Amino acid sequence: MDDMDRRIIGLLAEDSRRALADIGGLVGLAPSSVNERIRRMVAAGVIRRFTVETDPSALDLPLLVFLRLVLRPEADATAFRQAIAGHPRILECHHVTGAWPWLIKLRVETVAEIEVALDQIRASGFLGQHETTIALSSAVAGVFVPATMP
Amino acid sequence: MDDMDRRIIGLLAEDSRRALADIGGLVGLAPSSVNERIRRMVAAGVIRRFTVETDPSALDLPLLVFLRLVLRPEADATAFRQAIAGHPRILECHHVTGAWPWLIKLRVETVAEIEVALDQIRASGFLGQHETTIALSSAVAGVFVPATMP
DNA sequence: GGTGAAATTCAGCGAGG
DNA sequence: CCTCGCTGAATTTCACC
Repeated sequence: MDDMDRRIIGLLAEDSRRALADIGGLVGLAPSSVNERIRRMVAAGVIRRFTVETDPSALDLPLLVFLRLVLRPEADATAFRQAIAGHPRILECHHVTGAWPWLIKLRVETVAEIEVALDQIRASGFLGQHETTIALSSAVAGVFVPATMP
Repeated sequence: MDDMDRRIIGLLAEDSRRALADIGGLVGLAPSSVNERIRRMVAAGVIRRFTVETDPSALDLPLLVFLRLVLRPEADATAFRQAIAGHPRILECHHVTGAWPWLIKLRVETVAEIEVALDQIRASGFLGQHETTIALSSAVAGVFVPATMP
């Protein structure tokens, strides 16, 4: 991971379909060297996958929602993690500092779906107090990659 | 945007370097038809870009931080949006419902950098009360795409 | 919209410097 | 790490359905 690798990653982040010769021309390397660096970064796990950024609204997920919640005292955090893993609407779920130990980021189509998601989380039996926040607009929107179907 | 488009996007999200012939074989279309659909989705803005998901720790950004803040009463929200747009560490910034109208997601290398980012936001003159939350671990990590250099 | 075939471009590989 | 050549495979375009 030297500076050359970082420049290559920056270019791939902009457009991962760019030809190796183009990238090489921009960073000052031969195409084969660029290819080898990319291959190494994929093997090392620095690059996890080549993917697409999409418009969430075009995929019928216009609503961005954050849930902050506490688990019930008897809940097992490991079981909770497994219960929410793979949920198609949950983009992120972090264990965080502060009074609300869990922060979940969702994308849904309608407000009704927020309640559906909450009920699904509740169904795991771990849900304690919770708080729902809806994004009105985004100054920096973040990258949306659609969920991969199972 | 029919169901065929959605399947193609799902496959591209998994691996955007997959050959058109592979995708066509999985969804039941000729490679040229898949190519045409992708071209249309890019033109329509459904697909924003082809990119790479990376390991944030490998890029020296192991710390995930959320800031919740209120602007000073006299602050101009539009100016605030511009002030934080393009900040290399700010992954997301949303105007949200609730007592803390702004939610910012950051990735940084060290805790010291959290303070640096806060000072930079404060420098815009809009910062009122704020609250910092640090992610301890992630049950669903979310997709990290490195910032594109200007 | 979709197809199949042609034309072009690209990735992938090995040898040599 | 670069160049060169090569080969197979992929993208891209086009006329046609």
